[in-house]
Amino acid sequence: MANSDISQPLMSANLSMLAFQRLEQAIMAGELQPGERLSEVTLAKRYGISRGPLREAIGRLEGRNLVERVANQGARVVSLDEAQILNLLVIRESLEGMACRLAATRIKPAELKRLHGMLDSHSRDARVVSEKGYFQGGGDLDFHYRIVRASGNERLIKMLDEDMYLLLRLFRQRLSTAPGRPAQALEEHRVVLAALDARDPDAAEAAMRTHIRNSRASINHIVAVRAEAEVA
Amino acid sequence: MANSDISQPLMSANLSMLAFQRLEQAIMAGELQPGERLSEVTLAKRYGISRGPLREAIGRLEGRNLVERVANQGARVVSLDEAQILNLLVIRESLEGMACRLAATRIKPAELKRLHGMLDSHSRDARVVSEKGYFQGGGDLDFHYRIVRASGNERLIKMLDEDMYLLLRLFRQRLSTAPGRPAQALEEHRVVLAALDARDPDAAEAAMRTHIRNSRASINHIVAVRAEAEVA
DNA sequence: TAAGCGTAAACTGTCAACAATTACGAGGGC
DNA sequence: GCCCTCGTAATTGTTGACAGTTTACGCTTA
Repeated sequence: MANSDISQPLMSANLSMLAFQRLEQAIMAGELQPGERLSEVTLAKRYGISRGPLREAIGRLEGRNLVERVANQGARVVSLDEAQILNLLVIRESLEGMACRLAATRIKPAELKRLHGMLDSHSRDARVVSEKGYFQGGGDLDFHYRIVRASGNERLIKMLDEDMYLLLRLFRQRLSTAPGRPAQALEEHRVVLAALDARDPDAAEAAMRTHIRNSRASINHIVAVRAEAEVA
Repeated sequence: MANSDISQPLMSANLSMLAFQRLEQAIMAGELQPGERLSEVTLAKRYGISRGPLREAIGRLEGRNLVERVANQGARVVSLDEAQILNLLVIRESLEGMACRLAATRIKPAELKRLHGMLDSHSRDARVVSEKGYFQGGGDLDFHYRIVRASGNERLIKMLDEDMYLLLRLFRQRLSTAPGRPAQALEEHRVVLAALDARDPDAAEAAMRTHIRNSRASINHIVAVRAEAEVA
């Protein structure tokens, strides 16, 4: 996954950090499911630490929007409903559009070449051809991740990488793919990359925003259809 | 200030929340200056609580990006350099542009009326006329805050209100105002409001982004001039 | 049988003591 | 005189115990 970077300087040394990483991992792996309660004593016992560092780890997860806490009632893994996911995607359109704009002027030729290679590989990927799993497999987020990195805005990178993508990966099973969407997404990726090739900020932002907006519309459509089915 | 909302249901009940609020207040009031170290024992003694809740409060402040923590070395109030502030303003342009777009279709007539009143009052404000303090006084952020609220995207509101504006207020003394900028800013506000009146999402987003971009350019210019002066 | 009350168990919130790490300063060697 | 080393003090990290709150279960009663 794209996250296997060297950005984190192998930090640990303190138990709360280790617990934080373990918990994040557990949540992302589905070991702790959305809505599930996080019992302090249970988790502390499981990880072999006391409740102090564990509480701190949970607090940090709360800051990352991965858990929600209620006073005297404990913490639960976040469980976003469809409306919240759509809200999230609106923010993503905005932020990634800007990231792509910045990348248009700052991205290095070598990185452009790499993106071309990535899309070529995607087009040969069976998951795209078979119309499923392009998003689930992470190939989509990988492409976005690299462009975001090229924006050079450290805080923007952090917001998208550590908050946005984490939540999207967590709920990607809910972000089911409409038929034909993977192939179209790949095509939209090519438009984005062409704008980056041309070093055109306006076109780059527009292409990225269109891409994400289409993706959101696809999800929105599926949600609407599902809701209608439930009424019937 | 705009933050005196009812969103927080009078929560406290636990000391860590109280400590968090007190610390946030202290930082925003300049009682704890950027870069200053936060000693756990000192603060715990001052607030009459033990280090446990205080540590949690500091952790929460870290999540809000108001303090930075180094392992075994304590927490410090954040101290952003000019580049980081500019990075922040780029993100702000993106997010608020989107918020303004959403507000264009969702804002209620009563709220529009209120914004008109706000700008009229600003135009009579001596601080605008005297070319200083429009930003420092909070009048500028108030206008932005109300539009963001009208976007209806809860997460977007939270990001801007609880993270972005907090940091901008904290560093507003560094965001010095160029001569003539307040009057121009007020004029740009009118353009934004006109777009909202017209219920035109594209124009609304464009106007807001132009406004924030101009504001950023003004700051960037001041920073550049100051840097040049230091070399000489 | 169902609703209401009371008690007990489980959990989160809080604390003070202990351990580990870091920073500072004195002392000695080059 | 400068730099390195070692020891002490201060600070953060961690722990287990205690206090307060919530939840769940069982009992009583209509």
